[in-house]
Amino acid sequence: MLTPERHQMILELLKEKEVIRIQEITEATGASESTIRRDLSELEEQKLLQRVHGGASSLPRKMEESTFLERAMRNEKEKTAIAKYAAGLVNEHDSVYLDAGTTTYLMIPYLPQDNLVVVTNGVNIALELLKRNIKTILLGGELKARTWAVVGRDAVTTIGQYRFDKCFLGINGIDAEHGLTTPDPDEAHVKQLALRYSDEKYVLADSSKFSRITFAKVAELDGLHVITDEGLDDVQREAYQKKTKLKVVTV
Amino acid sequence: MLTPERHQMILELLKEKEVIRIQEITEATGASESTIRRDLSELEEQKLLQRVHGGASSLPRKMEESTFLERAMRNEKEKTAIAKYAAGLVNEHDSVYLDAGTTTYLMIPYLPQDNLVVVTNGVNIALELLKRNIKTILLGGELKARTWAVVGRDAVTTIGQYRFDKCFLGINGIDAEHGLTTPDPDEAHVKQLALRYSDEKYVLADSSKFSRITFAKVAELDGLHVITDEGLDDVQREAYQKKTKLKVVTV
DNA sequence: TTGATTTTGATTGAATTCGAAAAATAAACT
DNA sequence: AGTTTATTTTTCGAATTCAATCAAAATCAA
Repeated sequence: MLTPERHQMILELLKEKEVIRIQEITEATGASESTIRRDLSELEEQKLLQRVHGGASSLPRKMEESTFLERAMRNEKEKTAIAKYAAGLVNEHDSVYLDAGTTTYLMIPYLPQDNLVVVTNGVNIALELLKRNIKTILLGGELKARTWAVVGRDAVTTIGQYRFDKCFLGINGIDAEHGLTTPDPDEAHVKQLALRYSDEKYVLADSSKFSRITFAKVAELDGLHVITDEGLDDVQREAYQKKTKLKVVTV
Repeated sequence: MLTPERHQMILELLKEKEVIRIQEITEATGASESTIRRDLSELEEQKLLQRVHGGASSLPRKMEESTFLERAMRNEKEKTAIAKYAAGLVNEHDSVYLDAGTTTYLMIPYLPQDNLVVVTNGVNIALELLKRNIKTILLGGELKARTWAVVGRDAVTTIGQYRFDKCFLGINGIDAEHGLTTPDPDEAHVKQLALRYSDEKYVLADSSKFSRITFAKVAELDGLHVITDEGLDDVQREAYQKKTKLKVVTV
């Protein structure tokens, strides 16, 4: 294993764990303790991490991505598993709607690259798609500071111009009785239209979202594919399976 | 196998692997270790890769801002001066259109914060406005990779929903006879509409843009305010002053 | 063809990286 | 405080990798 590979791996580990001890790195890389210590010194020199007694910790990140990636961190393992599965459902020549949100954001690395058109209302999602050279159409409208989502009259008008093979929605609350709910009525409206104009409708919801109800109703559960992780108990699982096509992915 | 073939092959391998060891290259090319070392030295010289102990690694390309800030760097002093002056023209309670582009991007820090609505087709501009908590409306449409600008049918539809007190356009070419021109016809179309729907029309063009003509025509010069720097000679200055309201800012 | 130039592959001593052990330092405990 | 344990730094030899050199092969110019 070459030095830059090790460095990369160490930084990857730090992204997930915030702090890491030397032993974990030696096990992951197969290199000796001495080598890892040297690596850590170099990386600290380059200001890419902070050494601490027993290992290293990641530097306090600056404003930039924090709003986004921080939220993505909650249940990241589960969300990544869900996102990976969802992205696997996308084929070449599909036209796809990707809702603004963290779980849908995580789908991007796993999407097929060619002959794909993606429509989205998430600005960060659009930029990430662009990096992968995927044809991207962004909805118009007012930009929400908290979510970097485009909503409002223009978004509604623009989305009406398209029809989708598949849409993928993140959601704040999913409940057997009250269906899908989200805190912002404007965002709810856009989600509704995405569902209406889409052939196959997928909802990505890690298990923490279940039996939660928020302000604005998006849709009933009928006819939806819901992708979630293993955190649901059997009773819940059965209840939702009656209403939707539930897919449980393993982390 | 000829030298350029080998070089090409090495770069191809690096695209896929991020890092590569010498042995892998010798196996793939059939050339000797010495030859590969010479190749790597040359390629490093040309800044096409980074040598590391045991092999080579691809250069850390900084996707993020590079496209933008790099271009912003050209004539940065002049552009900033122009942007600062232009931003001073914006009052509270205005509704403003900010065209995608580097000079308009530089206006953002100097805009008034309150009771302002900004419409833009530049994704990076929208994000920057958001950081300043300025109410932002983003046009919809297809996203251009090079400029991070939204263009196309949806952009045209969306912009038609608004009327502006002032619009600020960046431009690639400005010429006394051929007017404003820009390389991309789609972007030209959006600029045309911004001008049509705007009361006061401002064009931001540092002096390098003068007497330059590119592919797609945007508009004639009549009725435009042009803001530029001191780099214009007296003859040019007089010529343009006949056609437009020319404002020269000092750096 | 001949001689000059360039490219290539092998060899060698120097430099580097790595792992392990020893010495030094810091934390934890009695 | 004094002892023990854990962690870090330093040191050193072995293994690998590197740069330089040189001769053979291929290419080029007349």
